[in-house]
Amino acid sequence: MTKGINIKPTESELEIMQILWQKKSCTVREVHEILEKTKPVGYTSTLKLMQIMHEKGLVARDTTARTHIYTPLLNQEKTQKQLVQKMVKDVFNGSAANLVMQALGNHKTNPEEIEQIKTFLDQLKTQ
Amino acid sequence: MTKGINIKPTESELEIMQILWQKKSCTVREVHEILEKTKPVGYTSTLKLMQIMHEKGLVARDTTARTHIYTPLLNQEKTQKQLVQKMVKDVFNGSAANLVMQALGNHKTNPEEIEQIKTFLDQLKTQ
DNA sequence: TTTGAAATACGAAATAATTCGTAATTAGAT
DNA sequence: ATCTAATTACGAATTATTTCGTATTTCAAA
Repeated sequence: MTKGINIKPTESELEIMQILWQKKSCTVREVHEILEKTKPVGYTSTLKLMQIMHEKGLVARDTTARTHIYTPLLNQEKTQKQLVQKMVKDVFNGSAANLVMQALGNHKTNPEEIEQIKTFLDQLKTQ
Repeated sequence: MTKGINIKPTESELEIMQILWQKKSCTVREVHEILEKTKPVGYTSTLKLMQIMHEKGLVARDTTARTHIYTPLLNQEKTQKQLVQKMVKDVFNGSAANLVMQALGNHKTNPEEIEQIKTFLDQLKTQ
C-alpha cells in the first residue's frame, strides 16, 4: 500500500501551500502579496519557491496564459494529519492528549469552539 | 520583557531534547543508543549535534568526569507551546480547534484520554 | 511596430542543517 | 608503564533550504 508517498514540504513551502489551500489557486503575484504582509521577501524568491514546488509535484501549474496559475496538489487534511502525527511523536512523547491540552491551554479558545470539540469527543467515544 | 528568546531547535535537536526531557540527563552514548533504534546515525554525529546544542545554549554540560553529562536547558512546556502555536498558525489557519480534531481524529485515542480532555475543557470554560 | 511593464527562467550565492572521518585525550586493565 | 577501548574535539564535506540578481520572454498600450 504505497498510498501516502512521504512528501514533506519545507516550512516556506508550507506557508505557500496554506495560501493555495485557502484560495484554491493563485498566481505568483497573489501569493507573493500575501507573503509580503508577514515577512520581507523578494518577488523572485517567491517565484522560485513556487517553481521548486512545481518540480517536486507539490503544485500543478497552468501555463496556458502568460501569467501562470498554481494549484495545490497535496491534500490539505492528509498533510495536516502527517504533520500533527510527527509533532505528537517528536514533541509530545506520543500523547495526542498532551498536544491537545497544550494547544487549547494557550489560546483564548472561544466557548463555541470548546463545545464543538466536546461534541467531537463524544462522537469519538461512541464510534 | 525579553522573556522568551526565540530559541528554535531543529528537528534533529528536538529528537534529542525529547530524550533529555524524559531522562533528565544523559551521556552522549545513552542518547545515541536511543536514537539508533529509530534511525541510522553514527555516534560522532550524535556527539556533534549535542556539542552544537551546548554551544547554542540548549543544553548544559557537566565535564567534570571524562564522560560528559548533558542536561536540557529549555523548558519542555514552553517549547511545546511555541511549536504548537507555530503549527496552528502555519498549518491550521489559526484554528486550534482544527488542530485538536485532526490530532484526535487519527489515532485510536483511548477512552481515558478522551475523558481527561473533556475534564480539561470543562475547566477551561469555567475559568 | 515599437516599447515598457510584468512575468518567467535560470543560475548561483548565502545560509542552515546534517553527517562523519580522523586526531587527540582519557582512564582503566594488564 | 603500556596498551586498549571509549570518549571528546575539530574540521570539513555534503545536503537542504532560502534568497535574489540578471536575462529572457510576453503582451498590450501607444
